[in-house]
Amino acid sequence: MAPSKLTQRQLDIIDSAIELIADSGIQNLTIKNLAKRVGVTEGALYRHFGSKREILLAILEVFGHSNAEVFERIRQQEASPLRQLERVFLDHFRQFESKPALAAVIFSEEIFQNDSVLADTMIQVVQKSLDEVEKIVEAGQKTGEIRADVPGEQLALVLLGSLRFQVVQWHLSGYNFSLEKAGARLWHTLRSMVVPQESNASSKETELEVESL
Amino acid sequence: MAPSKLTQRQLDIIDSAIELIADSGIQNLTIKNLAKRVGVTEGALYRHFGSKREILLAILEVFGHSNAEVFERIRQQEASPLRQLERVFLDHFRQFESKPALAAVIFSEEIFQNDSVLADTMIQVVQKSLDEVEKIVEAGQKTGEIRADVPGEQLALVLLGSLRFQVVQWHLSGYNFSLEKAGARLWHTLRSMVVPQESNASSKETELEVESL
Amino acid sequence: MAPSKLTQRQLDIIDSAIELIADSGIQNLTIKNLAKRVGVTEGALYRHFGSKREILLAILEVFGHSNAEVFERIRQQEASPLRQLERVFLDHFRQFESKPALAAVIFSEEIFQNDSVLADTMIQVVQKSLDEVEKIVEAGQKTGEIRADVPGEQLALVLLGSLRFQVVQWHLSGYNFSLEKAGARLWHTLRSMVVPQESNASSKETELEVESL
Amino acid sequence: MAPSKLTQRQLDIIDSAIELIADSGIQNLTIKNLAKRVGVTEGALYRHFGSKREILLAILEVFGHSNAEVFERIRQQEASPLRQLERVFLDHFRQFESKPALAAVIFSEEIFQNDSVLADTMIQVVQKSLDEVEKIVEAGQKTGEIRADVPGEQLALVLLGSLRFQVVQWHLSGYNFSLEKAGARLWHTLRSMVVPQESNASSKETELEVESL
DNA sequence: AATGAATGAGGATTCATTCAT
DNA sequence: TATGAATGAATCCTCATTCAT
Repeated sequence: MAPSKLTQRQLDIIDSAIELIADSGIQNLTIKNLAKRVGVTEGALYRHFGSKREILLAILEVFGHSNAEVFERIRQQEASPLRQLERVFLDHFRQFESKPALAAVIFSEEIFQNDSVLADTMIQVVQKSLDEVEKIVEAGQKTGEIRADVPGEQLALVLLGSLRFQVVQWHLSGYNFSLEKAGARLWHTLRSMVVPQESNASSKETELEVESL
Repeated sequence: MAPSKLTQRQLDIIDSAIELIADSGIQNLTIKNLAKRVGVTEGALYRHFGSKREILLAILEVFGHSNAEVFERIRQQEASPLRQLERVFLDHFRQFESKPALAAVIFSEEIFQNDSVLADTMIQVVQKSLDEVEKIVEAGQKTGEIRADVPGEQLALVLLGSLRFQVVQWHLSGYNFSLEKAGARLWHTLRSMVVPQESNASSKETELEVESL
Repeated sequence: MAPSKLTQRQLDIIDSAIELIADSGIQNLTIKNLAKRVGVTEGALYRHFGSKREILLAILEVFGHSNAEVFERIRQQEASPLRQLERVFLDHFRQFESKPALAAVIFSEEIFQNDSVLADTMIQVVQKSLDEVEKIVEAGQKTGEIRADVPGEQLALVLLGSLRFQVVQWHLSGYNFSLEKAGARLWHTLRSMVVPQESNASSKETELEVESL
Repeated sequence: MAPSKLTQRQLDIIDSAIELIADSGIQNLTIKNLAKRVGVTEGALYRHFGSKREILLAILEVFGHSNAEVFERIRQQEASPLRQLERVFLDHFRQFESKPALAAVIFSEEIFQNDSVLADTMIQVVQKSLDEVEKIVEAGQKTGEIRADVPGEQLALVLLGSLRFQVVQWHLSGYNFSLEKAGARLWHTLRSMVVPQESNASSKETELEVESL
């Protein structure tokens, strides 16, 4: 998952690949289709990637990297854990909305099963996100912003699970609603669920505004 | 999704198909592999299903049916909404644990994208579960067992999203932990999140025991 | 080509087979389709015919028989050769129009190539018609009704070739014109071409009426 | 039917395809057989044609083109309509004799039925020839070289019908006689049938010689 | 870097035929 | 007589990959 240096051509190819996945699923990510989309011959792709597997791996890396970026950006803002969590949510949704293709990778988990390296990479990507969320949650639990009666790891699971399911719904619907809006609503719900019980009653002051990009 | 009458042979084939998916993903669900597993020739399968598509459709029906059964069973028990919700969770997990193959279908969502009928069926299956959960949640909100400060539909999303993600984790891990135990823990977490805030403090008396089948 | 005794069931099958050919070409004459049309199982067909080849052979026999009938009927009417020729034409067209399926056999010549027995049978059927026409023509040449400056065998070729081509046209058009009418016109043309030259000028008296059945 | 530009490889493939048809009928024109004959893998063919259908279409185009060429060549020679007609006949026969494979396409009409585009193309090819012959005939009727007591369209039907039937006979016989010779004889017959009646008596001077290539 | 042609394996599906019941 | 299930070979077509140019 180390962001191996990729040439511009390689990035082009991965972009096209992700688009292809978004358009019609990973089943349509064939070398032929990919070459057509990139605008080169099939053989040409093999100048840039040793195999289709490597392309898939690169996609996964891009996906993981893009995920990691969200967390990185947030860590740099000195905000309260709860606000950080909010950002994680809203940024993820914003990112998916602006690049639906990336969301499609979530659906492609299955394809990565066959190959153990791919599978491991996929697991790591998911685990990385879980860990990041868990860290923020636990920080919030320490500050008292987040309920502490439940293990942070569990909260992370609930949060990410909800996020992913919302994205799945959006994808299955054919992108026919605003993911950002739905995401904001979902966060609103989750916020009141992860916050300590007392704080919900008088949450007016801590209410976080949902910004539109 | 109506449980069309299937012959024994058709059931055999679907069972084998689901096993195959569980073993190595839907990508490995080829007619050849399926025939081999069933123990017949490829051509023989076509006496029982008109096409691979029909087999996939049947799998989806079985999956939906199996999901629906969980809800049906629960509706028949006269239990409080919260207890019903618990059962939904635990039964789903138990079902997946006892038949991991079925869990794999969740990962195969992608395959169903290409065909609009399959995609619709898949969406319906998911939506059906969401609706069922939402109904229970709203009943609970009326009785006061479940927090009413959040739309039932949102709670359903969180609940099912968490459930699905847990199953995904289990699957990605290679089934190397007990889904039922993890599911019980997850339910414990979710329970305290969906319950009205006051009731968490003194929840001892309403604590539901997790039964192992 | 001897009209082997066929059971009723065999006749049913052949009828269905010919219909199938008419509907969608001999390529669609598969055992499966045929069985479906007859209303039995595929296996059942093998009670009545040893193989598909035998069915094809029987079709050819029926076709030849039906052709022969036309000639037989005509031979029994004591008419002048020219009138007989006319009857050959009009009866053939009428027969095809009333059973377009039979016409389709002409297009299936190709299928019979692969098998030498089938090919021979086909050749015989065609040759039989040619011979019959030739005989009539030669009779007409003797009586002076038909031009004698051209070998009868050649006239037969021209006559049958025209007939067949007209049927082909009709078939290719999707049967969208009246074969009988077109046939009558064609005969009118051919008549004036095969008649001795002098007789065309004052042909009023020998003009044959085209009867509609 | 426009002579789309074909690569050399495509022409090779079509040639092989036509040969295959000539050898053993269109039923034997399978991708596997074709690939074998061309000397490549089955898959390789798909780099040159998108589908078997396209190959069939190309064959039809070649056939139509080859037919059209005959007429084109003739139109450029400033000859009398009757002579032109003669050339149409003799050239067609010569062409078929020198490339029997092409003649086999006539037998394959049936295969083209299933696909409406193919069927239409086939019809057009046939119609084109009919039209061309008709045009020549009508020109001859104007000059008085050809009998005018019969519609040109009917004469065209008789002429082409005879031609085709002769080719069929030749094909069915296993090419065991000289098509050119038989064709010349047939033309001789047809000539005296399409010529005005008086001119047959003293036709010595207009007698056209049959050239052997 | 890129092309264009090819390969070999495998994809779903259809075929005529067989056979136990 | 007929069924229903099965077979084995063949159908067209697609795949990832290779390689000479």
